[in-house]
Amino acid sequence: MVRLGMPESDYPDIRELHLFSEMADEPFMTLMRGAYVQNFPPRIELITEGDSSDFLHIVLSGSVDLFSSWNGRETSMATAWPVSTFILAATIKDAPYLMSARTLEKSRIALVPSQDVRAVFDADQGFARAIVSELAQCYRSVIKAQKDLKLRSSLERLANHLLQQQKHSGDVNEFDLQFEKRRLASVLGMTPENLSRAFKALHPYGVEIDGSHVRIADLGELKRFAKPDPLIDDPST
Amino acid sequence: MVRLGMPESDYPDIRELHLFSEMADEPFMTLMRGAYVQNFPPRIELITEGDSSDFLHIVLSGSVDLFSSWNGRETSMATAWPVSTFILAATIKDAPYLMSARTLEKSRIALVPSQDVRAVFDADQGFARAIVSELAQCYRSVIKAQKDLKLRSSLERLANHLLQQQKHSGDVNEFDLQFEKRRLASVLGMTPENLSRAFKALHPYGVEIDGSHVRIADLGELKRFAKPDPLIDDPST
DNA sequence: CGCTATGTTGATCCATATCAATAAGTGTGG
DNA sequence: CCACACTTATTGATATGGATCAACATAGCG
Repeated sequence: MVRLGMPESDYPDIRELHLFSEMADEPFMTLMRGAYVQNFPPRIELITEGDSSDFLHIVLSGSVDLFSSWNGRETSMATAWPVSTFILAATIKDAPYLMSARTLEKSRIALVPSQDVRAVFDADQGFARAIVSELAQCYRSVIKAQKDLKLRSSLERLANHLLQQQKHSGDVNEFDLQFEKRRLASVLGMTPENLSRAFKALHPYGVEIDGSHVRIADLGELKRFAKPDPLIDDPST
Repeated sequence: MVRLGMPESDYPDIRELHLFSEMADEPFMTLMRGAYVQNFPPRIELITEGDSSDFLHIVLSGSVDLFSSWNGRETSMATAWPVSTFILAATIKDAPYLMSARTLEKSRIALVPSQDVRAVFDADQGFARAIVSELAQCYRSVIKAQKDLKLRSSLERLANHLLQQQKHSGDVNEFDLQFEKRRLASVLGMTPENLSRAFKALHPYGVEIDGSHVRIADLGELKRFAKPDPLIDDPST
């Protein structure tokens, strides 16, 4: 785990991020000069819920699990992929993290001091607009997740998740799960045992599983069962 | 239901809203001049999920149920009280509403054209900061709700809800439920029947119910069961 | 005052969790 | 490269939280 000021070679990647692409050069450089980049091995806890939010985190490569605990139980809330930020809301409100974060694999993470983010927000209109847009996007994602949880059974959630993955994989009829099944179960709000059975229960709708490989034999049939809804399942809207 | 430009007598109330208190006078007046105020009877559907977001809504009096539907099922997602906004994220992203809204009682609602909100966001830094703060707050609320749903049983959710209400009522040991039980059940993600039984199941922990009146005989005992957590139950953090 | 929606209670069913045993990977050190 | 340990995945048996269905009580409300 190496800690150092951000190498300038990372600037272009970050600059392309929706969050930073519309801002002026000077405030961008202010942010970058205060930032760090770190390389983390898998399964390292980056932040712990309840801690104060000193840095905005940006996933440059790898992936990060956002999870929460209560009373000895734990659940996966979301996954952060490159190139995106996490714990933006805590940074902005200068409030404690509501979720913990751990690397899922070897990951490269940029850390931007929260106070710099707040200061540059006031100084650069393009950045302000991007922050608000990103935050609104995050909000809408959680609302969709909550609808998914409250309105659907676990089998329906799995079916719709598979449809999302299928679309994400370029509308082919075979693809690999991007999560460990154990985590997928947690994300979908069920136990690993129940996930195993849910996969079998989707067999009549043309879903075949081999390890982490998924084949959807009859997309129409699966859709008929899953009843996907853009207001729950579309990542973009 | 009367529709008219906003009477100037409403300006001070709205001006005090966190969202509008830090902005300059001129952009505030721009927003107000384009705004409408309407009085609605109870149980009127104000917006329907999927519709495009033409107005930012502000509850001036009464209360509004935010709910969602899928495949014939329906669930209450949140309640908007005076004085607060709703569907801010949709307004900002210029995206379709993810939730529907209906008045719970006779309510007075201000409607500010979404395009004015977006325009003034760019023009006034105080407003921009307030928007981002409000949005971050909304995001954190949903995250807390999702943790509540995924980490707790319905009985634990009810117990913690009662503790919140008790605190909200000024730390007295008796208070009235602010929701219809039917809605409370939906908010907590359970059926009305199950809620009835859950109240009884909390009796051993010192909870007594008479209609919508709640008495908490032993706060310590209830807390011992509910294990409230500021990162889930504190509305402020 | 009666109609209609809400709330309660009981009986039953079903989805999902839990517990337990086994199998299959996956990574590590000899 | 293999043996071992450890984690993950599967499967079966069982328990339980919560939903559903039905009957009845109750409370608002026109």
